[in-house]
Amino acid sequence: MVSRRQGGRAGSVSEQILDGLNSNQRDAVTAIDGPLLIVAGPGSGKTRVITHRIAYLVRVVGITPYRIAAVTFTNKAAREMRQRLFPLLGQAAEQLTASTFHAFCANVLRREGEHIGLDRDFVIYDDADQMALVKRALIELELDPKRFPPRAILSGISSAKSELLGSDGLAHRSGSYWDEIVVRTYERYEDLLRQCSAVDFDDLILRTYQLFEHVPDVARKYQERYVHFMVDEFQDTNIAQYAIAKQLARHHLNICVVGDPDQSIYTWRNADIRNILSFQDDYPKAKLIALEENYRSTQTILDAARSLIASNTQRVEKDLWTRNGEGVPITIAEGYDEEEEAQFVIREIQHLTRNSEAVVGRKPSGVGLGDIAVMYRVNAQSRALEEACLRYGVPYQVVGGMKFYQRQEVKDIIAYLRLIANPNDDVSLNRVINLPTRGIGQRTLDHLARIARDAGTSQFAVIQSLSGDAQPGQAMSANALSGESIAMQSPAISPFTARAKTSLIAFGNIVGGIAAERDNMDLLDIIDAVLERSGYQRWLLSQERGEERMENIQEFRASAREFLHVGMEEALTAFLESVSLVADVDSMEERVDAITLITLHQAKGLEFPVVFMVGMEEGLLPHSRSVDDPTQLEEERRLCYVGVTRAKERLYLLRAFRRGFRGGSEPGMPSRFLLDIPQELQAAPSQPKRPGAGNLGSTTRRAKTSGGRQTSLTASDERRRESAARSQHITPPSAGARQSGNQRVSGKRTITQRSTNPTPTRRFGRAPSVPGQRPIRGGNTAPSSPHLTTGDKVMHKVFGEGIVTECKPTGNDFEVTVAFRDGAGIKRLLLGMAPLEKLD
DNA sequence: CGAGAATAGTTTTTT
DNA sequence: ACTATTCTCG
Repeated sequence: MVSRRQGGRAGSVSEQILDGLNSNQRDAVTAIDGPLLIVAGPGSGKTRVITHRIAYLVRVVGITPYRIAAVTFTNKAAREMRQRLFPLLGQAAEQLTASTFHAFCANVLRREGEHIGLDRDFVIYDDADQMALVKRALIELELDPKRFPPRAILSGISSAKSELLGSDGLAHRSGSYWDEIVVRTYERYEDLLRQCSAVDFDDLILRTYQLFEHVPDVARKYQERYVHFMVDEFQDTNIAQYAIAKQLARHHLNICVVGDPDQSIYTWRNADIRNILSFQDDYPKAKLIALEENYRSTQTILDAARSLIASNTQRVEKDLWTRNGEGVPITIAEGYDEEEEAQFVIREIQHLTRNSEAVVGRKPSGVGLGDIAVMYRVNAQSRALEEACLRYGVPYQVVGGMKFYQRQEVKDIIAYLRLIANPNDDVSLNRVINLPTRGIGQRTLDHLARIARDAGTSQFAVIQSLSGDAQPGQAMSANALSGESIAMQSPAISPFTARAKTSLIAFGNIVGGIAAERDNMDLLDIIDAVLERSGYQRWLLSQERGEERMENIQEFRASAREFLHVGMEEALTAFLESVSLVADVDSMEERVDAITLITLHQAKGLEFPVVFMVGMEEGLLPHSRSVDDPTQLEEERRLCYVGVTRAKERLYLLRAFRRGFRGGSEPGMPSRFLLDIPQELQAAPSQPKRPGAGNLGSTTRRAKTSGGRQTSLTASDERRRESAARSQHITPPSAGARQSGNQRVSGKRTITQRSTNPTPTRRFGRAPSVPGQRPIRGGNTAPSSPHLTTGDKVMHKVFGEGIVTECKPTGNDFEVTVAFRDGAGIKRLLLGMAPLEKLD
């Protein structure tokens, strides 16, 4: 499009900002007055629109970035937004409020929380801390945690909070016995939180809402400040978050929300798609703009995505299209098990990156490792992939998984730090009070808890009071103890044994001592003092893999450096807060030299030229916990849709015939979602006649042609056996790189190594002399089954005569490997299902 | 009280 | 398989 000068400086700036945007995108950028709802399909340039919109507001409309807030769902998105604004706004971009809802609220509460009785030094409790508190609440209420699983109670509390319901609110709304229990626990849980000067994740939102509601002056301050308020990933907001957005937009009414209902994958975390509908009710004059042109994917991928999502009934119609070319077909394949599935991935990657023809591709690809992602439903699936990567020398990075800050040793140190910052934090206290062991056992702890509860103080305050003379406050920050109640309780404190008492006092002195000197120490000093004086370091080093775990702590310590420039007063608090609010995905680096292993959830918002989706099986995707509920099933489908739409050029949908599960291994059926991928978009099996081809999309294909989708879902055992048999011939990749370049690409603390000991796979270790060769599965002689054993001659209804070469128990069945005569080849069969007869 | 063994429950996704 | 809690013994 030829740009036409409108004359004047503003015009040219405006043109510059609007340049290269399509007409809907332009509308979205320039519709700056009043509420606006942007429905943005995947790859529709959403982020571009948001950043350009902000640039437009600043440079054309003349609004200072200080008066604009953009709330996102992840820290990464926030950072990215700011980064992309730099070229457009320069240094001014820093004035912009761009953060997650949680970080934004934490900020507000840190500043204004005292208006609603929040302690200045409040800590933010994560999931594990919350659980600890719920458990304690249950104990105090004498409720059986077996009958009332803390997890379930907590989720009840959490969902109440995300709908702005306090315990009283919840009490009004519900009636069942279960609800009654939740309400009672909720009440006690809140007491405990208050006692600990802590807030949980949901509180960040809820209490900010309450603050704005109850303290109009504060609300007004923010309402007036933010002339424009934008919410990204609107489909992921919960009721409470949306309520805050509304509060903040009350004055200027310039609220712009961007989302895609089809990518709503967080309803389990109380995200509520109804917000999108409510928006139009709440702001009847809201403009609606849909971004439907996709700039990311090939036509083929987009067609697949569209067919997939079309099966959902609960959706807002939206039609994606692209000018991109047709591209290459989608590959659907099956491996025998997750190991083979992973091998398939590796082999394909080797083909692609070798810049030669891919198995199904037509043109040289020029794909780099950084262009490739393997996506899965659950983190556990990464293991097989990691092992394959290690074995065949493919560098990889795992996003998420066991998070750095969740590692035990790191959490321990964090707990010490928290306790120093906030002595009311009973949860942290309980975590470290006997770590390393100081002779403080369960009895003592019970006692301590009881006394603290009766006295209405923190446990730390009780400990402090034990050393009679070292009493009020000089050691601790002011809120540590409310002196009198302890004084009154003093007589009752005695039942501690002399030994326990000594230990408690010793512990109190360690923590109290550091807290007292806090002002003279920087963050690193504090951490060192903890490691040293608590004896933690010495203890850890004496433990199993202590060195390694100590390294994690050193890494954690190093991450504290960022906060050294902050004043000593706030450094600790600021550091702890960032630890609570920053997730690992946020700092995922884009690497060009490694493939990315990532869950489907975490992949939202990303894109890769090549995407492998593994585990396309019933029970995994859709997940078994979702199959009974149509609503949840639709969410699973959206999750699948998110995965598919991450791919720019190549998409692989893989599954395994059987998959390891909690030790055992079970056969699975192809995901129903595969049936939604039209056949004409799929790659034809490359060499249909020979079994080595490795493309097993044929199972579904055949299923599809031979009858309706339901029939194919219940694909007969026969068919599954066939495909299993065929897939075993997937030729293993050559272990090209082998050892070299085979390191985990951890580097950053945030890129998680799954297991703390990066031992190579067992198989690899056992046969180091032939690293390239994959040892034959179960080479040892298997135990004999009820009626078949190695060497037996058998007859199969379809495959004919053969000889049993292996027979091993799997779960409650036996897996028999049979070498058939007459070209049927070697097949693995399940004894219980296969029509096998023993001959002779 | 503490350490190791036995046992139960668990994991879908995470700001 | 893996962890977290409970049990048992020294």
